[in-house]
Amino acid sequence: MDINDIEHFLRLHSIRPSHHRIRVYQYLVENRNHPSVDIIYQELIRDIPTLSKTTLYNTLELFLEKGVAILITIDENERRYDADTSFHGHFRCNTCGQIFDIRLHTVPRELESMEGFEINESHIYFKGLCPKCLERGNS
Amino acid sequence: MDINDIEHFLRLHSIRPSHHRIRVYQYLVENRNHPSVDIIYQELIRDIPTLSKTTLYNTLELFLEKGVAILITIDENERRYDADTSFHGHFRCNTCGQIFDIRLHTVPRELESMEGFEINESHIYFKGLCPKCLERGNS
DNA sequence: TTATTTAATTGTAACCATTACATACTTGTA
DNA sequence: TACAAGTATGTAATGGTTACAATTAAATAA
Ligand SMILES: [Mn+2]
Ligand SMILES: [Mn+2]
Ligand SMILES: [Zn+2]
Ligand SMILES: [Zn+2]
Repeated sequence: MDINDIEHFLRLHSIRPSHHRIRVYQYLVENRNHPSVDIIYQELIRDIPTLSKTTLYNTLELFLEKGVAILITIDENERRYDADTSFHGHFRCNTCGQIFDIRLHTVPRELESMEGFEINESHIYFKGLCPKCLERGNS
Repeated sequence: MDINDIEHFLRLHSIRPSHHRIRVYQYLVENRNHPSVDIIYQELIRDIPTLSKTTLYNTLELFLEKGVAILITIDENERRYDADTSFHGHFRCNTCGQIFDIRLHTVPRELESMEGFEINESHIYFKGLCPKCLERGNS
């Protein structure tokens, strides 16, 4: 995704495209690894030595509000972010910690027991072992 | 659930039934409100003035290991616990913070895209507004 | 029962992700 | 350029969780 496209995209979602915001969003779209704040920080600080973590928290919170990213709470200890806002599930490997996207074919329509609720977010999380860690464990 | 039943139940899951463990498990089965550590603490401290939070953390961690409770991470800030270990979803109201059980009729079998993964846990979370808060907001 | 061993509990301090806030800097606009 | 509004920064505070050494309780053996 080109810088100008990102700038345009952010403007479309009424986010003023400051340099830092552009870089954070760019990181999120180019790295679909569901990074934590610290991971984003460690990556970006190499290019932007003045970057502050508070800026990251502010920026990511803004992204959530404006709906250009979602928050993933599959990890008990830290928040993770995803620029893919389409409905999909996640799998976390308990050994390597990696988080995988899970394409869901059947959207859960459990509305039978949810009459009267207004649903704004849906999350599906799986936890276990990923293929690589499984293989490594069996050897 | 009777104290003796709880004691027996814990023993069955190779958990030594100390006084505190019994009380914590009893609280979980009698209060299906998915409490945080602090909520359990505030309730139990009234009867057990010497109770320590570290004991709660130790006990709850043990319950998770032994499989008599599950951890719910629907809340970004604190962990919540549930003695109902059967597969079911949860809904959190963004206004009042209450967490509701959602009975799921269709167990997600998304295994098509999950060939080679070993799944140990599945969680389904919804967030939005509960009926009461919706009604209050509309008036 | 008592003595002995083992496990559970406690209190304190440390840890670490997140938040609050005041200051400094940038950007857009006139 | 000057001004106002919006952004970013650094530091300190907050709050849930964890580490750990000391104390107490429970289980077992004598
Ligand atoms: Mn994803
Ligand atoms: Mn539940
Ligand atoms: Zn793995
Ligand atoms: Zn509510």
